[in-house]
Amino acid sequence: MSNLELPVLDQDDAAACCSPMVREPLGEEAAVDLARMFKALSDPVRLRLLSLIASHEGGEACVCDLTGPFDVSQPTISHHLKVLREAGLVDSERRGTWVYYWVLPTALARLSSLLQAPAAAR
Amino acid sequence: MSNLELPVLDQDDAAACCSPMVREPLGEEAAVDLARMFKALSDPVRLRLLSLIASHEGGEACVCDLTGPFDVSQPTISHHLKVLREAGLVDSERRGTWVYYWVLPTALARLSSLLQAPAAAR
DNA sequence: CGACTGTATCGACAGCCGTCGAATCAAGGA
DNA sequence: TCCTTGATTCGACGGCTGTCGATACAGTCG
Repeated sequence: MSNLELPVLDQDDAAACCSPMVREPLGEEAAVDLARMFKALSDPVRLRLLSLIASHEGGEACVCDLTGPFDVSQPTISHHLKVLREAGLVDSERRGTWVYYWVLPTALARLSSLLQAPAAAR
Repeated sequence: MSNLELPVLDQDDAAACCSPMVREPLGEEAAVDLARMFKALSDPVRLRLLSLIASHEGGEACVCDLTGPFDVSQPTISHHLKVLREAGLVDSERRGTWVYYWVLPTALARLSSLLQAPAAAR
């Protein structure tokens, strides 16, 4: 079958959390909350950072692995990582000299299920 | 033919278009393009507008249906609709006196599949 | 035509955001 | 202890963004 045994989060579980926004109008506070997360994704550098972290071996990456691929300064990278962390999309931990970042899959799944387009609707 | 060709789209097709960003690092231009769409979603008013349009009966809504639920002025709503349209998330058409907006499901599906998270195995 | 309603554009303004270099903090090694 | 490397914080600056009121445009109806 076409399904790789790659561990992809069960889409139904994710949908159980937040049904697609195309189904019913978003509440006011929910919109504020979600907009905060989308804003964290609204910068090319942050999108690539998130992608780099998630696809890094072990699912986590040291900051030192993240500064290389970009044309911006290291403080700027640090700033973007902070934005992603405060949006609840990643978390980090210091281990000795280095600081490691990893993606919080639940947050991504929440946004993903929210954006699910109307299937064979109506 | 039934011009009511509802853009029904298969979730698998959408996934075939853009594999999750947690699988492999995002390219630079792809990140710029995607960030533009996420930026359009990074405002609470626009999120609610999108949700209102998509969940409206018939899958489309007149601007006159959209100004009521918000505390902002009509020009501001018009501005947000323009942002959504230029991001490729909605399209619009004038019919007589009124202008109707509808969601482009392919765009939402693209973002949704991009954000599909890996299982929270760790 | 002229008045009226619905929608978009314009110009302005305040606040936010991405970026930088400099300074600071944290940990490890001589 | 001092020096070095990794990472964050600070302060500043230019540009972008959300909002408004005023104005302009598009149709419809008398």
